[in-house]
Amino acid sequence: MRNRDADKQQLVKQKAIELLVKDGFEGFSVNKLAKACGISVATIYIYYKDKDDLIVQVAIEEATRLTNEILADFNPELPFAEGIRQQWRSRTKQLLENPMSAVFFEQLRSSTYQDKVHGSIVSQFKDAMGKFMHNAIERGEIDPLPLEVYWSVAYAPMYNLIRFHNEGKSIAGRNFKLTEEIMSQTCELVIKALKKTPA
Amino acid sequence: MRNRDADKQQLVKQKAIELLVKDGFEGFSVNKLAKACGISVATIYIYYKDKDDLIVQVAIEEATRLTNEILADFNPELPFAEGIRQQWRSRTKQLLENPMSAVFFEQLRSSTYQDKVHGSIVSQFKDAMGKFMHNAIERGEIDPLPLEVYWSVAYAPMYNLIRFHNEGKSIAGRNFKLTEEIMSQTCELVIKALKKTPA
DNA sequence: AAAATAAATGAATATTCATTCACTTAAAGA
DNA sequence: TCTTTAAGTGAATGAATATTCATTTATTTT
Repeated sequence: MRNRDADKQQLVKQKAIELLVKDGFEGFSVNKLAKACGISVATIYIYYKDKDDLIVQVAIEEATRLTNEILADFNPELPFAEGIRQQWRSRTKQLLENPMSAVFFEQLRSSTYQDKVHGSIVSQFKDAMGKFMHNAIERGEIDPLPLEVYWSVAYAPMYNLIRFHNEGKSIAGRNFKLTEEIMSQTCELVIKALKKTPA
Repeated sequence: MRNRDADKQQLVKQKAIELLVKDGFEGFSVNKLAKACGISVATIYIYYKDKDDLIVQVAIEEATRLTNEILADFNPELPFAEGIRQQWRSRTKQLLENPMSAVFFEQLRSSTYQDKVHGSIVSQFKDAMGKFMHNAIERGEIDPLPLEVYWSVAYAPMYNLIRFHNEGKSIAGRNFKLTEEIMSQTCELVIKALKKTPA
């Protein structure tokens, strides 16, 4: 017998994300990936059933890695403002430290693979999110609204800023750099948006 | 002489967007497009230099159409809250009436074609946006912040809600439908986020 | 050390791809 | 009406694509 080369498998995964980010889903091919890894195409077909399986598995593994990292220090019992601040900090840090993954998931979300990846890990995260919001409503910190509204108001701005940051050139034409200060100022804006003003 | 069949050209444009949305950029091909239109591939190469040119031109034309529609009733002199409400109303209406375009631009933004499309039309819109925000700062209605922050806080939630709406199944697993009421509630939240509270 | 076996490979395959070309067709202007 | 000319075509081209296969290689087990 002979064991699979774990390093080689890891290399394939990493290079796959690299290539997908560089050339987009439309420019990606298994042959190119093999060449980039310096291995035979046939080897990739030992690891993965086909191209779709490759992309889906790579996406799920990367999503799992990042989501677990976030869930580890997610606390749904925190007071609303504290919770939002904590999530902004950890997620922003993570995405700035993994810019390739950030772009990759951006691409994935608007590709035809989106449906195939939408699995249990993501929903696990969403459950925690839902619980956090529910607690805040129970405590009377925020008004009851659909979860989609909270999500959109509380986090969409963050992902948007990170996209601006990663794209380099953003809306105003000049170079936008996401600093700790901008991040924290914006976070306070979304808290203000959602938090009930005491009567 | 003989004139180009304008209907045929229009059909190509429309079917191109249809196919790109259905199969993604990765599943799109010129041969498929020709078949879907019921014409010869060679005809498409009369209209467009190559595949890239086709996608870029189709994207620019569609972006121009939508942006001009929005700019027509954009008034940068409006008071801040009024202006935001007006923009939310018109853009939401437009994207819900053109769900295919909404998805198309979502895909385009995170594809390798994004750079090639980033042209004068979009920047024209951004200029108007910048002017609007500048006015609001001058009048003391909002605090001075980078344009990217305003953009992210004021509009990213809207695009996010529309994505949830178009995807059908959204964050909470159930079917999310963007109503007039949810839209207007969320709009008020982002106004609250950005508007200065009088001392 | 030999046998057993899965990993890994290089070279194939059939298909799909973008693009071209020699040709036909339709209509505008003479 | 006839000539001119660009529009439109069907069938081809070669390159790239996903996937397979017969074979070799490395490593574990005996």
